[in-house]
Amino acid sequence: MTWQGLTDRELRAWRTSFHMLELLRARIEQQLQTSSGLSNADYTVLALLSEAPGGRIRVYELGRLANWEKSRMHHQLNRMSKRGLVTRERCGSRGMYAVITTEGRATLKQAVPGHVQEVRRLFVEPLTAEQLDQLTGIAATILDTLKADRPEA
Amino acid sequence: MTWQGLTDRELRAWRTSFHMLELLRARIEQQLQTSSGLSNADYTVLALLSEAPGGRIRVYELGRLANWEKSRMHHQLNRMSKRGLVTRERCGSRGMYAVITTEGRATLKQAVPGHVQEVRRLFVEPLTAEQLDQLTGIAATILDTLKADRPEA
DNA sequence: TAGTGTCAGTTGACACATCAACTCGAAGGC
DNA sequence: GCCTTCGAGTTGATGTGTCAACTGACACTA
Repeated sequence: MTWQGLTDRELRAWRTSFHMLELLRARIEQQLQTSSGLSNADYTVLALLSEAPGGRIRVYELGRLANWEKSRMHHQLNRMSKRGLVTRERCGSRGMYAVITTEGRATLKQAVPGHVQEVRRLFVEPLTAEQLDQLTGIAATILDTLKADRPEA
Repeated sequence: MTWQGLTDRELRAWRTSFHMLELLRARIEQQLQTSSGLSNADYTVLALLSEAPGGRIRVYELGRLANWEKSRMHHQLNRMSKRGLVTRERCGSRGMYAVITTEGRATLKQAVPGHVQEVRRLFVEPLTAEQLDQLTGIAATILDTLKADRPEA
């Protein structure tokens, strides 16, 4: 394998970061799943809806907020509505609302403390305050690059 | 939504970092997919096999190297062997080798430059050398925490 | 030698993500 | 009025990831 174009240091930075993300994501997801039966995707949708007035958001707006493709959101809402976590409501002639149900709110409420605790334990506490700020800066920089590179993202 | 247990700064660090890594991952994957028809998973397997003597690695060892569950590796190798990128060979009575094919090598060789270029463009170049080192340290710290928390990972 | 445990590998079910193609109503121009 | 375009939403196909249950060979031992 030749790695022209990346120094060892750069390659290591990439592989370590990528691997860390994979593991961290899996671990957070696992905790959510076993403690509440929610996936990361479920949690994201419920959190966004619960913060919105009336617990309802237009589906395309929800997709924009979560940065998801519309069909991803559609499939996700399908699965969640089968489980009673959300419902859909017509909005005018062509629009749809996604609405969090009572059961959705209850499930989220039950899931939040453990989730926050896990994020704190695995992500926040191992790092110094300085590292956390550095990381925020780094993430923001790369996000800017990504959005500049393909503005619609 | 109440976020007991996380300060605004910590929450922002978490959300920004998570979002950045998700987007970056998707973008790298997209580039690989459109330029070579490979997924990140395909690429990982091909890269590992191509670096091994004889282009072959025991399946369980491959899983260990990539940090994957055995069934994930199994399904992945199934899909890849259907496409002619790898084959399997018996190893003794109970073992299996995964072996990269000529076609797998060719596909990988063709994919590497664009992939490396994309990693450089989206991940390495936006950051200063100092930031890159900081990030490597941060990722390593979190990885250590994860592995200490559940040693088999 | 039967019983037990272990480990690599396999399988099937299900959830998640992405892509392309499609519907349908609205908006704008002619 | 008619046509085109567009955007929100829907659908199906395919690939990806996880879990639990199973197989089959080996090792250990009572």
